[in-house]
Amino acid sequence: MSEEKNISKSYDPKSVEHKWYSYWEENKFFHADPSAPGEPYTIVMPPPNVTGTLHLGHALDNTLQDILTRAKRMQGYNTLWLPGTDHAGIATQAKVEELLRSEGTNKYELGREKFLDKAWEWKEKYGNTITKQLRELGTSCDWDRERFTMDEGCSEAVKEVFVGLYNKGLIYQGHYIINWCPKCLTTISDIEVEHHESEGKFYYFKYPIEGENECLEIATTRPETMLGDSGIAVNPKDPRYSGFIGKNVILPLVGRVIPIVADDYVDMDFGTGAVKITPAHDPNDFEIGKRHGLKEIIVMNQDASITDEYPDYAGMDRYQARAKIVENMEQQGLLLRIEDITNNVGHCYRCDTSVEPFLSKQWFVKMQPLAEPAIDVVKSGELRIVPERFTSTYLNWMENIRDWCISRQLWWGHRIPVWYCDDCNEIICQTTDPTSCTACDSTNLRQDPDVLDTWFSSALWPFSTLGWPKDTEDLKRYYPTSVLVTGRDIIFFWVARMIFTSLEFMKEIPFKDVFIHGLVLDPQGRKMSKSLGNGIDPLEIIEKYGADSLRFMLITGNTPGNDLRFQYERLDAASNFANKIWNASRFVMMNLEDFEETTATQADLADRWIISRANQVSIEVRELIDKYELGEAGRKIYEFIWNEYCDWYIEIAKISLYDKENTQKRIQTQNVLRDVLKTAMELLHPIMPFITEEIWQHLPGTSGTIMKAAFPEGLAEKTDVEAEQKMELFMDIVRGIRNIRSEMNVPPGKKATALFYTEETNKQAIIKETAGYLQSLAAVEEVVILSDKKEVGKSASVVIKGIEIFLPLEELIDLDKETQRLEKEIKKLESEVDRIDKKLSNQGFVAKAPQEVIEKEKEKRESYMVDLALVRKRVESYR
RNA sequence: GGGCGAUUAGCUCAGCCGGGAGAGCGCUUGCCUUACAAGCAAGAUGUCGGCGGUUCGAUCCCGUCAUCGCCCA
Repeated sequence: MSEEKNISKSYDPKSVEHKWYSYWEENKFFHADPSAPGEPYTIVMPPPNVTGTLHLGHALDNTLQDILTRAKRMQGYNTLWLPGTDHAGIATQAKVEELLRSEGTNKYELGREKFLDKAWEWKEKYGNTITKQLRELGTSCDWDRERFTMDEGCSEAVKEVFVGLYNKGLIYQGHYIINWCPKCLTTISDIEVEHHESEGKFYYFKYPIEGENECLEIATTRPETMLGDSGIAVNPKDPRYSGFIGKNVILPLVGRVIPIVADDYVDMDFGTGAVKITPAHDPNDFEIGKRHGLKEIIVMNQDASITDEYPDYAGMDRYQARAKIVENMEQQGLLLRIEDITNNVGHCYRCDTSVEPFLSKQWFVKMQPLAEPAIDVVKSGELRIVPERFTSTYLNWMENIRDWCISRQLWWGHRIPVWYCDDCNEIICQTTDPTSCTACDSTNLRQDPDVLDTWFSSALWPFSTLGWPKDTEDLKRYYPTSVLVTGRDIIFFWVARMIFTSLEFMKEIPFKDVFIHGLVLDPQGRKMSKSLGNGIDPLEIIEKYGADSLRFMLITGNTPGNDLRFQYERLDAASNFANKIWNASRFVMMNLEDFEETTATQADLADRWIISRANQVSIEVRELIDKYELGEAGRKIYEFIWNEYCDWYIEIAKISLYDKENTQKRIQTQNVLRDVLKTAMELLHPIMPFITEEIWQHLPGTSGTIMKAAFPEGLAEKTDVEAEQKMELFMDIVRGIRNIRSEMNVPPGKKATALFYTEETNKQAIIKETAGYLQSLAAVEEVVILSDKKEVGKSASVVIKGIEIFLPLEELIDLDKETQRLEKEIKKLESEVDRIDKKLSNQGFVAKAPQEVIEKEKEKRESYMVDLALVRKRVESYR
């Protein structure tokens, strides 16, 4: 920048961002060294799906992590941000299957081995898309430590954990109703089911009672499951049915004889009060069936078509079968009526197909014993969730947790480390592949065909990525991690599971804080989704606006934990900010050509003020970052740079910069300009890493990278109260004069003499001290401090904190207009005084409010009264 | 049915310990002032969702209702 005379007047992010990222990465500035000093600060990145592409949710999540990481690194912590990707079982397998389809084949033709080869090929080819995209965002993670949930180390960890839990009896295999996705052809866990309301029908059927001429009325939303009915349940307290309990009904269409049982679960007020029970296709029915020993009859295949057991419906899918069954019931006169109903139907979170409850043998994790410690660490505050309100979400879920179904009927994933002996039926669970049966030495062993839920491996992420089960340097140095940053949508999926697995295997919490953020919504406030087609591609945004602007927009747009509406206006604001910084820096650089380092203490009022402000802002930014109030930190820095450094300090600096006579003062100003800009860039660097590096590199007296510069300290004792107070008064005066000029339509080119009258000598001194600034910033020709007000001729006036200011602009003054203006001011002051008078005359206020509040009000009143009297006198003089 | 969040300027949102309501964009007026017109300066704009309560004092704390959104059952 300094070497070029004609630097672009506007900031072009494209020309700087790539350059600096390569520089950082090639120089290993992101790399963490466990042997280096410094208190550790660790973040493990929530691993994005290896098959995915970057979306705005990732952009937000990783921006937040990068801000924390960069800030802590600059603060001297031994900082590790560990990146990686997730193998995303269902999603990846679906993509590979799609590829096979396009090649005219399928996984069954290929076989398991070859399919997996293909999947790995796919992973190698597309798996780094998202990590490349993350680099565009500026993420300072340690790429040398990048991990993958299915790499060797993570796979070791998975086996170790599975076997560990199995041996402790915390993993078991059982026949239960699970959620089956007929499209993905696998089970999914309870939380992978999304419920949405949909329009459905309530069908009322008659089921004939065996040996009698009577029928029971049954209502159901799913007629197709009646093929698997093995009982009817009524509430024991229901008088309508008390006589039927113990009798049987003959299941229509099937002819099966099934019992009528009594069960408290049945809601008497819902439907007819008599419920058909299909234990193999409904979780509640399953429980009732167990209690009454009812048969579990599976009527559907894996793709949710009807099995061959029912020839009239065999091969039909669920919905065809439903229609046909209703039709047949109607033909037999057994359909009573159909009602419209809205019900909650579970859908697969991956493919949105309605989930089919299915009776199946699966692997489960017993949650109760694992949940307890995970509840305790959060309740005790050892592990903190930010914002706090998510604590109750977490606890509520943990306290009502159900066992976790972890087996998946997929090929892509961690194979369950369990073998069955075909000869003696022994079950072998171990971390290494057995060659023979541990019980009978047979070699007829079959490994369980299923793989584990992807989240099972994600649950180990904070320690598996650091080397566990090996006792590595990294694990010792960087575990437990400092904070986990993630979206509120995966608290259950991921956060909760990491907590209990870490407590079980590491005997320690995985992270001290969990920092939860909201979702990024589209400009209309809707969730972005593929089906709506309202997604916004962060890469396009970066291309157009730069990563810095995107980052700034993402973090200043909201408050922690709340959703963020994506808005182009805010993006424009962010990129205007970048441009503002660019131009301020351009100005500074243009005036630092003859820069000389100095520590000479000739700081004048403006110098002292801006240094004090920079110091104060540094204190606040540090505190805000520690409280995870990153947006507030961003806004603070924005205001400081724009409204203080640019609007006031640079404008004042011009006076001494352009005064070639006073070299000492010029050098002093140059030093402050440089120092404060440097501080501002350092404060802003975690949020906007690229532009700050670009500018910082060009400032005289810097070397290396801003990434490793010390984060501005900020010391309370460096606050210069006097300078800040004086500058406040000066700025008020300038605003007052500018206001008069604007309202009187004084042409900008026309300078005026400003006459000041006050009896307070300290204020006179401030006016004298700031006279030079006033001339420049308020377009004042000459500053005159009056000893006697009589000298004032026809002029416009304003009163600022007891100081009367006159602008004798004879030819421009319209007395009527001036009177009006002053009367408006009088009204304003009167209403302020009134408000305070009301307060002060309130006995309760005077008796109970803190003394300092009362004092403050009194002082304010005093000040307003002085101004009011002066303005009034002024108006009178016109009459 | 239970829980959480939101409701503040025309729009999108801030407002940390209860003590005179803010920003960005938009709007009005004047300026191409040698860093920036993506800018500068000056301005206008609010029943802080409704109703109660606590308090000397409530946008802020409590209760309640309404609307919208999310999560869980």
